[in-house]
Amino acid sequence: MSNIKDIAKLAGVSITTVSRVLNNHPYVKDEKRKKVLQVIEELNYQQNVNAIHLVKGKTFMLGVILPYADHPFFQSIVGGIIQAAASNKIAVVICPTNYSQIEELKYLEMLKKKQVDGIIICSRANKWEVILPFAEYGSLVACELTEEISCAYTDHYDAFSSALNFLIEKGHKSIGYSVARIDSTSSKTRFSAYHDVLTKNNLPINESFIFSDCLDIEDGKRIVKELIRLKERPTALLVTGDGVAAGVLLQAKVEGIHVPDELSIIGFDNQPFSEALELTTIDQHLKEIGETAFDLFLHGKQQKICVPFEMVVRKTVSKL
Amino acid sequence: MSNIKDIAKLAGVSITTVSRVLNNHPYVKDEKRKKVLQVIEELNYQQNVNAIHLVKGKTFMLGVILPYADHPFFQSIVGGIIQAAASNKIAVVICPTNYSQIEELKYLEMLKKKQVDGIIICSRANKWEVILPFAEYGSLVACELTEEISCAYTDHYDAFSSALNFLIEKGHKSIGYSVARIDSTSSKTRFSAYHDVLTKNNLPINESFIFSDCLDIEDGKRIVKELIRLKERPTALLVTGDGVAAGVLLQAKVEGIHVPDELSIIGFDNQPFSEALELTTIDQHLKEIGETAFDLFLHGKQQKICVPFEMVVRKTVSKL
DNA sequence: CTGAAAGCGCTTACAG
DNA sequence: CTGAAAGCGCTTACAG
Repeated sequence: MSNIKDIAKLAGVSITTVSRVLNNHPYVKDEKRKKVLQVIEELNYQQNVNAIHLVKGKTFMLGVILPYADHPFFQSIVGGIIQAAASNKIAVVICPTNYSQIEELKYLEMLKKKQVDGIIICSRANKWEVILPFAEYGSLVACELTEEISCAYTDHYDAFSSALNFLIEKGHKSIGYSVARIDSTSSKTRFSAYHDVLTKNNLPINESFIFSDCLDIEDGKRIVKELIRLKERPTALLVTGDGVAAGVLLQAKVEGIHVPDELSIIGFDNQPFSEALELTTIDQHLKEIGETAFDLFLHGKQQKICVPFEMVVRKTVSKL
Repeated sequence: MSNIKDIAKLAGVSITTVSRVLNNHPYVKDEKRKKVLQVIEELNYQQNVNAIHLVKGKTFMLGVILPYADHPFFQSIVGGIIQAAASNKIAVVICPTNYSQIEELKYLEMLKKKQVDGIIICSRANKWEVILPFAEYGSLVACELTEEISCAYTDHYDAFSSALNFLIEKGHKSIGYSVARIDSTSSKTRFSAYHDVLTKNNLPINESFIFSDCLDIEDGKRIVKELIRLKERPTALLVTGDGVAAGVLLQAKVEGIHVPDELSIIGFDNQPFSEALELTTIDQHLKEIGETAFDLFLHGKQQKICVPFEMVVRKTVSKL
């Protein structure tokens, strides 16, 4: 590959001038500009971005930290980020941690190494106190509500309460739910909502109705298998995500449990296939969360933006 | 941020020595190594990767070209690529083209700009003749069968023929199908298979049974809406992907068409939710295609690897 | 085992 | 409008 020096020599100008035409600076005599452009064309020249990145201290790249690159929940957020990034000429590199703190830390180091200008954290393995120091080296944005940095988030308390109230209004008194990691911030928030809403309605809280580590269709099946062993069963389930809900639906059919007559289900995320499953679900507008997070990164605004959720009522909840 | 010079000064050695300990070279006196390591620790130093990339002419980054970042088909392939890349310390940047030739070209230029070491092309907008010249600047891998470069692919002719034969064995004589872009290579291949298998079985080819531009659930609904207008209808449909199939299922229910009794359906991709839909589908092992493509990139092997598909029989095909 | 020096390919004051 | 020179932060022969 030819470099800026080759161009300069062949065009009979200095590399400064070449750089100027490359960057569309004014004050280059038209004649020289044309000559330079012509040589660039002839040599099929392209700038080496690594040199530019080094000199500018910026890369126009953005890292996205998430646990699983192949989970629909994160794919939806990432979809929003990537689309927004593409229209702003920012390259996105996907950083799957599998919730390993070590891996996550390595990705955060990309900031110090000047590999990326910023990082959007979709979900994290480390505590904020270990993540925050990295904000010094670039822009950090979260997809959960947090004191410390900019974020685009769902109000999980509100969303979960709404779903709960929806079920209670339908006459359900015995409600279970599932979460992913039991000790995650959002799981704790959900438990608060669960506790508060049930207490307010004088409904008993049954811890055996809470299922953890539920991420995908197989976990959904497991929920139903565990459910049928219970002496007392919930009449409704608030499920982590639509993938899990699909598993619940599937296994319920296997076990001869009729949905929604014997078991009502509300999912989360409103994935495209949920419509085909006729699943009642809470749409958190994940794509919009991604787009908003990107915007926060791009403009370096210090803001906390709550993205509204939406209840999508279909056919998996019955009136008792 | 401190740089290698600072470290050298504080440790009382040359930058060469610092570079040596940074890169785990032998031949550094233990005492100096320790001192350097200590200063690095103190200053919380990290190498600037842009300088390294510049000097080495490599970035350990990989671009992935695809039309839509939010389509399950591509997400599955990308999932495989990212996972394989992560365990090999390669960063992946996602490049959504929306099938714009211009955009695709810009992404290919990343190779010339030394931004990435290679590119995996999941699906392309440009002709091979415009893409191939870029192979000079880095490693190019395709996810479709192609003469010119390494590839990990599905034998679409075989897969499509198998599905067709499966339906014919069940007694279907009137079979339709859908594709995404009508003039894509794989669509042409599918038409060949369709033509050949039907002809071999003395079955008529009905062009009005071919639906194009089918990508998602909405397109699936459209298929059914178009279907019911036909004087003569197919008894079975081979659908582009499971998302489209979900739409067909949904709209069939709306129109009161019973699946599979009145309409048999075979999807493609075996997405996680397909199980919940009880959809008969062809699993192309997309994740494996992604992993294989990555392997081809990493090892720079010049190979064409056919990834086997698999028919997953569930409940959307009836025996006539 | 160690370091001075050249080089990777750019950008950007600065001086004219 | 133009160019020489310094600098971005590294690696790597080369010489010792």
